[in-house]
Amino acid sequence: MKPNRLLNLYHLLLEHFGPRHWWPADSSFEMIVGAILTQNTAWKNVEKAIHNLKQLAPITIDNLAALPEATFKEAIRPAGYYNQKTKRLKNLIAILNEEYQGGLESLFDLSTEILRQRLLNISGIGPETADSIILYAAKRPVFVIDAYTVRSLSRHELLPEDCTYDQAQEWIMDQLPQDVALFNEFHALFVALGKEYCRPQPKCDGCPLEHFT
DNA sequence: GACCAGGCACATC
DNA sequence: GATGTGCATGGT
Repeated sequence: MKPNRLLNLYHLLLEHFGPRHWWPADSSFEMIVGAILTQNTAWKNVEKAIHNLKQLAPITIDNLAALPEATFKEAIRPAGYYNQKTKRLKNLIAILNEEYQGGLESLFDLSTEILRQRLLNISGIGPETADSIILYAAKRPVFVIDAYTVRSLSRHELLPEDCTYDQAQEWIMDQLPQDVALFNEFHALFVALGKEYCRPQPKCDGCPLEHFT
């Protein structure tokens, strides 16, 4: 594949869907909360959970830390897996308070590589959540892979269906300029493509990449 | 009623 | 290292 073919695909998607304006959040910390809440969950349900939290108090580390567990669970209930996600968020907040002076500054001061390692070591944060945080909150050029990305690319025979997260990430990042704005928009466009045209069933119908070669 | 959603941890082989 | 399972609500 020529270096610019993937960029062509990007422009095709951008033209079709327009800018996605990701990530929708009022702060870096709110973005991180959303990243954990949206694990294997429709964003629509996450919006309800975020809304519920905002009714209780502005979404800050201190405010969430102060919320009783039962109250917290009830608020994020619409996002599903609420027991697990409560545990994950409370754990993350505890780590920020105990090891990072209760903020994101010292964490985000780390080099991209160290930052990624630290995030992956936190229980409840896997590769996609870690990379989402690095790209959309810390604003470093790391490409976020998700089920839509792999499904879209494999359906167009650009990647094998069973390729791993790291393989897909390396394949994409090797072909693109390491640019935060580009990675931001491109990932969001893959999600838009996947939602509308690349669902498990029925397969591609009217897909904007139908004639992509 | 089945299937899916902007995953991850953990058990078992 | 690969494969399977639990987690849970809400929309189509």
